[in-house]
Amino acid sequence: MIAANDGRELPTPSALQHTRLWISAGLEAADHDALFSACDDIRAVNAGTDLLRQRTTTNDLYILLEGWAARYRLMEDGSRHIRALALPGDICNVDALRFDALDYGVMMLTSGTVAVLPRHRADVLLAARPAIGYAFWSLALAENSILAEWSASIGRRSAQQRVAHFLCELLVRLTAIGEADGFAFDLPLTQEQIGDSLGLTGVHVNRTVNSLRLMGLVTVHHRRVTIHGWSELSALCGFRPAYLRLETIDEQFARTIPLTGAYGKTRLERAARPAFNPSATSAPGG
Amino acid sequence: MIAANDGRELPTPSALQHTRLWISAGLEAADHDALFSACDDIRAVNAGTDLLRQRTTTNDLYILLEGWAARYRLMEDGSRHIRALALPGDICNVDALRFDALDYGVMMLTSGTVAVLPRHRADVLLAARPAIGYAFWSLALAENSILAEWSASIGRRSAQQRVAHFLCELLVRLTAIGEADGFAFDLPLTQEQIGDSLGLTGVHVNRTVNSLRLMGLVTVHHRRVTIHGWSELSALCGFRPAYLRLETIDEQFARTIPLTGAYGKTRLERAARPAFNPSATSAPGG
DNA sequence: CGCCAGATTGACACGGCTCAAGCGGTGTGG
DNA sequence: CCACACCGCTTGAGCCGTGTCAATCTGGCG
Repeated sequence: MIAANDGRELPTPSALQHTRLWISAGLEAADHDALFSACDDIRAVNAGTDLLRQRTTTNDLYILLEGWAARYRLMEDGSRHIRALALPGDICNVDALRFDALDYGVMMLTSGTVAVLPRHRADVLLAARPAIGYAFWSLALAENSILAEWSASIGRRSAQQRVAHFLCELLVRLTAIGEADGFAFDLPLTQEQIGDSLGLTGVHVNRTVNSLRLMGLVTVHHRRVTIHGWSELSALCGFRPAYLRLETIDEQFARTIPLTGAYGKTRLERAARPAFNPSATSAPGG
Repeated sequence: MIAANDGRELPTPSALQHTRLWISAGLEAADHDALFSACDDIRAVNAGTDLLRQRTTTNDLYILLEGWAARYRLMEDGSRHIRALALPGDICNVDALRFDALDYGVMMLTSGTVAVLPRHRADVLLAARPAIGYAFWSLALAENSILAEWSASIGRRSAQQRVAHFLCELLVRLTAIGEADGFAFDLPLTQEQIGDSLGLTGVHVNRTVNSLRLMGLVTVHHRRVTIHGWSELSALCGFRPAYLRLETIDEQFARTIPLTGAYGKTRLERAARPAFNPSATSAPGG
């Protein structure tokens, strides 16, 4: 971190250079300075802190620089759903670019650092520096894609597949930002929080992780995950990382994780279930 | 529809003036002309047509002018998940603004009309006409919000609540674009497709709809839904329309649907389950 | 040492799935 | 105008994956 002219600590460009925010748009040092100069505040936050509360309003974007955050929704019956995990370089609430009413909350899962960017300054910034606009909107769309995959996972995969897919996703995302250690990484969520992310109960997450362990695919100890059978694990859940929209940094981890191993392995094509719409194989334009 | 100078049929501004695309940004006639002049094609499509296929690539945005479309994902085991329904004024694949690889497909559920906008022209258009940029990105964020609500619904609500919530959402969205008839609307999905949207099987959707009918809340006949007990139905599933991000056109349907009736009714606050993070009630910054 | 959050395990209940049969409406061809 | 086929809706029986509830265990921390 370096000091801004008003005394605030600014992150160095190198601190973010491996994050999605940076790499997706090829931001330069000038963009970096413009972005963080526009921020109201760059602050350290403790684990457990609520950055934003559901059913409040905000005009600030929270850019996560260090640590993990969860976007969550409290349901009417008191249960909880975690709709997204934010890692360094993600924006906790991109939709603040347009909407101020929050139908979700954001909490820190670990201690970390966030930059707070007021919307009115964000608007100016995105107009003045197209690369930043490009990066922000790319983030929004990538998040959309991840959300959609989670939704499909919850709706159509078994508990075992969901957990496996969750772990595969995190390994790839963490590798992309340089926070994985080979096939191992720290996962700072309780089993109940994992369950809230996957539409399961904490108890069932426990049993499911145990079943993956018995298969020799994964071990978890003290919130540290190690994947022993990457190709089996990714094949088990049909993990295909395209939805993460990390193509721009593919090279960086393609050397580390044999991603291609998961491609094309899992098309089981149940004969009993016909293709989506077999009668409409003609080109659009009917 | 009116004819463009190259003979293509262009939609009249009035045909779209009630859609989200238009109202969210207050587009003007000049924006309208610029948008549709930039389109490669405006074409009629039949029900069942696949506009886009999963695992292909495209550089075109499909703007839905008339009819319903579904964004869907085929899973590895042959099952299907419908991740979003597009109604007139929605964009079938906003993420084509950045990404060309499709991890989903888009199919028409009814016959309709789509405008095809190549990305390179979209880029120019969004830069040249900020109101259109504003509208497109608002659509992307609103879609994100809806997706998140679906995801929470699938993960944390019962089948009955999911179906109820689905019907509530559609009534509000259709009312907003003038396609509902009081508390009745046409729902051009098979029960299996509804199940694919909600993470259920078609068979169970059938039983669930039947249970709502027995409660006197809903009737369905020949793909036409009538909601008889709006306040009970919306309270049953905790429906709160904020996530639809329709605030700019709230007035239009607040007169028709007593939306406020659903607010605050369903906070059951299970005593057995404490608040998300009771220990962290301090303001961010800790 | 005592406390507490989280992980683990067991017993049991139940919601939603599977498989299967029958029904009804609609379109098509004779 | 009828016969037939097809697709989607409806209903039943039985199963199984996941939830619920509760007890116990573990490790970290004051």
